[in-house]
Amino acid sequence: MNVEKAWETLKEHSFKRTKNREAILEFLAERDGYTAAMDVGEFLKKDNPGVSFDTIYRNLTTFAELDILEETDLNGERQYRMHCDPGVHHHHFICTVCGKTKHIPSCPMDHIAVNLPGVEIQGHKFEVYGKCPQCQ
Amino acid sequence: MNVEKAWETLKEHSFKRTKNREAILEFLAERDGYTAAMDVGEFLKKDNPGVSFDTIYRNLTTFAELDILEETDLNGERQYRMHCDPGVHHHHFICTVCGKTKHIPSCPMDHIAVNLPGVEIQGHKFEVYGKCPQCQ
DNA sequence: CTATTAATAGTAATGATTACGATTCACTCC
DNA sequence: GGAGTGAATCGTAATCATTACTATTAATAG
Repeated sequence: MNVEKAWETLKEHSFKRTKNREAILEFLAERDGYTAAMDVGEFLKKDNPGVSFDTIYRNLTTFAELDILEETDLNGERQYRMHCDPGVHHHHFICTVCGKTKHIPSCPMDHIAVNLPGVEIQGHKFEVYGKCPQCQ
Repeated sequence: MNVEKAWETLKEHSFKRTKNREAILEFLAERDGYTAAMDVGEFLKKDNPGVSFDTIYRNLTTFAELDILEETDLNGERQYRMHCDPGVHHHHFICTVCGKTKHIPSCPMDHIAVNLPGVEIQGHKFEVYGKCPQCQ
């Protein structure tokens, strides 16, 4: 997912093109890992010191719902990144220092006999944590 | 892990036997899934209405450090459960309604070729979410 | 250009968790 | 069993991330 595609999706859903949204998308497009909502906000303040929490969280949530961003909870904070390859299921290694990610192409649900009679499976989470080469 | 073993561990580390700790352990021993820290606190208040946050969180954190409890973050809340089988690595299905868990004996790290050259792996998280038979 | 409606700013409220000084209590040693 | 000592707790305030709300601003359609 890139900025252009993101705007296509937004237009399809009649979302307006605003400076804040442009800044969020451009910022996250540059990064190749997860970024905390608050850190996205910090970046927005450079161009727009008065940006409000409402704006930051509302847009990030909207983008995640539209599959423009991926979302995860990392030690109590909500973190976002550009959606890798929409429609293709995948997982991530996440650097606990810088948030940078690496793709893990396979999924445990395909490899493990998760034998759960009677339960209704709704989702799953698989993340590998550690330090990337740059952060060691 | 049961209450008795927990007390052995606590004694080994010179922790004192208090009413609050007894209540936490007995409460969690009865449950077979994850419980939010706040809900543990609610239970403590039945016997001890004035129990403080400090007491609740400090003890839960201590117990988790001693591997008496297992800990996870579930939609922004810290959740705890008795440690299943200390020393034996495992994962869980977690009911999103009641928090009840089911064991998943295998681990994705054994089955998936996580090909991550240069990274230092520190940990991983694998959880399956859904509704247990009782909550459907 | 104007209307209309979404988007935002500014700020207050919430909810979970952490922090801390003063007090109480569990355990040790006599 | 009773005093002494440090751990544990209480009561409460502070913090941090997130949510909520109202008045104002601005993006797009016509």
